[in-house]
Amino acid sequence: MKKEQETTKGIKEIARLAKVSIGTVDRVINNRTGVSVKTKEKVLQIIAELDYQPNIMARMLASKKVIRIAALIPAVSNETGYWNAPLKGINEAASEIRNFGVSADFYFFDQNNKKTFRDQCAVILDNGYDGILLAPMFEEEAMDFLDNCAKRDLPFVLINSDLEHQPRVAYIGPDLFQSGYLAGHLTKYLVKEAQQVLIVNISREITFQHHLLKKEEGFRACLAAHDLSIEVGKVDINETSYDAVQQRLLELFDLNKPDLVFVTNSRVSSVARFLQENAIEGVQLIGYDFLEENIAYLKNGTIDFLICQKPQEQGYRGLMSLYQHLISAPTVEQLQYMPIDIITKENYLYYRN
Amino acid sequence: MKKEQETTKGIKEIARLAKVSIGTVDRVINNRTGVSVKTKEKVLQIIAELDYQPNIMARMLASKKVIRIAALIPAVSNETGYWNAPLKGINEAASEIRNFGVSADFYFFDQNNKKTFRDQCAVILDNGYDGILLAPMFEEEAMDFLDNCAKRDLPFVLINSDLEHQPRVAYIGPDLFQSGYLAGHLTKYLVKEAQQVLIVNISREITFQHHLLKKEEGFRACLAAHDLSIEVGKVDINETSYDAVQQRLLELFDLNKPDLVFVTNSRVSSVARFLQENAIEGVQLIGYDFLEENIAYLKNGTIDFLICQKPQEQGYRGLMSLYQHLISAPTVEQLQYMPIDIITKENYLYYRN
DNA sequence: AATAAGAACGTGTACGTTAACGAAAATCAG
DNA sequence: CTGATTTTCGTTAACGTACACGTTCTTATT
Repeated sequence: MKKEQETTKGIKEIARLAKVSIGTVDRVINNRTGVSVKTKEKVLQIIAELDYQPNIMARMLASKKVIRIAALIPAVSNETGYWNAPLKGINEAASEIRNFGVSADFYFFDQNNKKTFRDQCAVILDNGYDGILLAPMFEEEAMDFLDNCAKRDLPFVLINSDLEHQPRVAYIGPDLFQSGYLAGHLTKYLVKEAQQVLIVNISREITFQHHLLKKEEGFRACLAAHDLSIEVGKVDINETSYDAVQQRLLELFDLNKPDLVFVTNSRVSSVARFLQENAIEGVQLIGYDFLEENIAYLKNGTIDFLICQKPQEQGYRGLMSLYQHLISAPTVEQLQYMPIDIITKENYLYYRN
Repeated sequence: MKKEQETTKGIKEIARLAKVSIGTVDRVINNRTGVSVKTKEKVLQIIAELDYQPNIMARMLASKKVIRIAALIPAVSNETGYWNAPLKGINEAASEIRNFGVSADFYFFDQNNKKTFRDQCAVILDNGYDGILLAPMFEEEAMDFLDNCAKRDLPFVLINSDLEHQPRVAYIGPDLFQSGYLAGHLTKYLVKEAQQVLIVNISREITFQHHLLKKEEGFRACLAAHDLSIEVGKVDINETSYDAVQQRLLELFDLNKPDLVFVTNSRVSSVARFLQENAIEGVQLIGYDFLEENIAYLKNGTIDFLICQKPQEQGYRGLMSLYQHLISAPTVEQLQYMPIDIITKENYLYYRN
């Protein structure tokens, strides 16, 4: 439609109009020192008038430095393969933008060991990155780290779980409350009135509770909102080994067998194994994440529903958002909630993380 | 890990090693004329040895020409808003790569009018684009068009439905057979033995049959594979207006009321309306696409399942794949099947196209 | 053998930006 | 008011590639 700007707008066009040199224009654009307030204002005005957008390609070419991004996520443990998916997503994004002067380094920490997290944080801060992609599993430690980042003007993107009051560039991941709410929704679908429901949190570090609690909240909120007379119990299991889970559940089930169990994370396979090995029937099971071990139980009917939130896409979008921000693209959506997918026996074959 | 190549590999490093000028290297890289076989081979060898990757940013900068892409998709009609989603996806991708010297123009055709399709094709061919993004709804016409593209070395990407024997850069969209197969899967879940199932194809142009038939095939294949004694009927409705649909269905239902209806495209809302207005109960309904009109019926229980395949992502990835190809990025996945999502009353709130 | 024609190759400038280097102007100390 | 700083600004060489133009070299024609 429009045919204006034949005079190839750019830094030198700005210079011409402002009657200064391109050097000066460059200084105000990258707000470096050494330009008087008066001329700075003048240049800024011209820039605004022209709606000037810097040519990113020329920029990358000239400043031969590459953008360095550090990704800090949990290591793929033998306990759960969950983090394979985000890892893959980040890698995919990284290879797509490698040509554009971006390099991404991975740092892994042990989900059961805060110290590894802290150590990696220190290393990252020492290594002079331009941006951070982070899964803030340990809330307190993450806050510390992010404070440090903020002090150094280091932009960061959060994935998988959010820290709402941090000045993050973006959060990409589940809306935990809604996710639990949906589980509640499904529960209403599966249980009748006056039946019993058990919420199970399995996690070593109490800090996880932040993550799990939000889901629990949503779950309870949904059930409460429709005031069915459903009894809701709850158990926290601080040991992730199967034996520990089994023992704890045996005690509980002896006292009182629930009609439905809601496991607030991907450890649902432990509960499934428990149900299967002890030949407990008539207990419905809802849990999280598209993992091999979970799918097996979904297939044989022990698990009824898995809730999944595109872990791979979280990684992909996480890195991409950070990149977009770093090249000062106009805007990055600050809150990118992933869809809440329901996986069942019927459609798991067609799901893609 | 590696610390080699401090000598900034690039066109001039190649020139140095091959003892020629950068001009010559440039000629062989862009295989222009004017270089002897002997030196060409020598240069190519050096290029291979260095594993030289051209600097895309420098390339775009130097050749100030922008990559021009034409997208040809159906217009958003008042009959169905489906194509809003791919359109949005394409736009999203376009704005992400606008900074990198890419411009995308849209061309729309009327789904009920082959001529509009042909006309737009002609216009596109005349306008000298560098790549085409196409929804090949009209099989025959699309083939013609794509033959012409191939003749001009115009790369193209197909979305939404595939033409398998065309030399497309990529296809991004549903695996239609699998999609129908899943519908069959769900059907088995919903109907009992000896019940009746009706397949409904609603579409004006017979050429669509290509698209719809594949789904039907998959559907039948699934039912056949598990030899339940389910009776499968079928009806083709060539008129998309509600009145036409109603009339045809009335006739059919008078003779024989099916227990489940499978509509092979997004027109499922017409059938839902029919069922509702005529107060027909006990008929399950499966159809396609996350559209407002469909969701309404999903919500009130008239439609049981909607199958959806990320139309927006199809657009996004379609444009991105084409772009990646045009800047001669290493590889583009040639077949990108979208996941087959199942939307129900329980999770539609959380679905994202 | 002289010349034209064309193939093969080199040179130089441009793309829009960054950043280092100085020159000019303004400010300050005495 | 002079000299020394400091602030402000202009100039210029890159970055890696594309492309127009010029030059040299080869071959064919007369």
